[in-house]
Amino acid sequence: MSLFLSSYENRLDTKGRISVPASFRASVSSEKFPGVVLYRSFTHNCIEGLSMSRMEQLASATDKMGVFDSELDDLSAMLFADARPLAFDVTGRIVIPADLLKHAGITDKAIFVGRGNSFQIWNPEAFRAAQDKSLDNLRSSRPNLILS
Amino acid sequence: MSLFLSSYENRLDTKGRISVPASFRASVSSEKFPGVVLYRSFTHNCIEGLSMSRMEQLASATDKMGVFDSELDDLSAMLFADARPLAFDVTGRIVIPADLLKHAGITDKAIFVGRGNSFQIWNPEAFRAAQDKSLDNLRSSRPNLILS
DNA sequence: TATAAAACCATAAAATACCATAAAAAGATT
DNA sequence: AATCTTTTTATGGTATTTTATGGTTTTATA
Repeated sequence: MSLFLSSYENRLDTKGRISVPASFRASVSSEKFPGVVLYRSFTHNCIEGLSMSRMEQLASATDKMGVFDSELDDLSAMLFADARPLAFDVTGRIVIPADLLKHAGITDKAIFVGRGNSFQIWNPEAFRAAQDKSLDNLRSSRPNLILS
Repeated sequence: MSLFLSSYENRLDTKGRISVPASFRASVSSEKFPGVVLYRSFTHNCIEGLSMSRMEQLASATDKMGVFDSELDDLSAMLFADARPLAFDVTGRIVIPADLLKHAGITDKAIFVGRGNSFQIWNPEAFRAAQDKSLDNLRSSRPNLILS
């Protein structure tokens, strides 16, 4: 699976359909399941997105941790219970469930945001506000990112 | 991946296309993705450039850090959301997105500047001004470069 | 049978592939 | 060392494809 990169703002039609960006579709094109898995973000007012294979990867990761790690158990319980597999239609669109849209405050427009091995879906204005905040945080904390 | 070295000034056409210097293309020629990844520099008015493999390296680094590291969250939010994968066309050109050009103040000419494991793209005049300033700083501070 | 969900069809705009050529660099030949 | 030849690189313009988006029809479901 190739990375989810960049951001793409698309619009929802009257039926709630929205195009998944072509580049994101390409990222999962080699997978068995022709679509994505969405769930409510635990930390932000946005929707988290993954490929099905990454979901399976998470499942085996929780397996390795053992059944007696209660925190991880809670986390994975939330995750798997909440996860919605959504297949692309012929033109590459999905219908995002109403409760997810509500959680992210999305009405007529949404922005798909690359996060490397995953992606997010935001209300465009909310996303830009969050980005500005992230940039402020970064500038004040001056983290050392070693790229080499 | 071999290093990005030297500087090359090329011109943009009306469609925003520009030739990536042949030597930079050679630097990524052994990669799966035939192109480069660009994003807005956080610190300068220029565009940063990387190979896709370096981007993947970053993605796996963020994976290892875990999901609840907020500082890393801010950083990867900025980086992956902003990163543009750009494939070369048959003649070795890319089209630089308009917002990146704007951020770097690039109109008709741009200079590709080698930075070892990465590179930058600048407005030629802005780059020369920045170089002069860097030289001044170096002369006054006389830093020790340890090569060993 | 009413209603929601899925499949199907159409199209403008944007992105990308294709073709042609000028300029530059590298290599070969006196 | 200077000239000629070949190859690579940069650049310009046009044609084709892909993508996002809207609407309609058919199929499943309560």
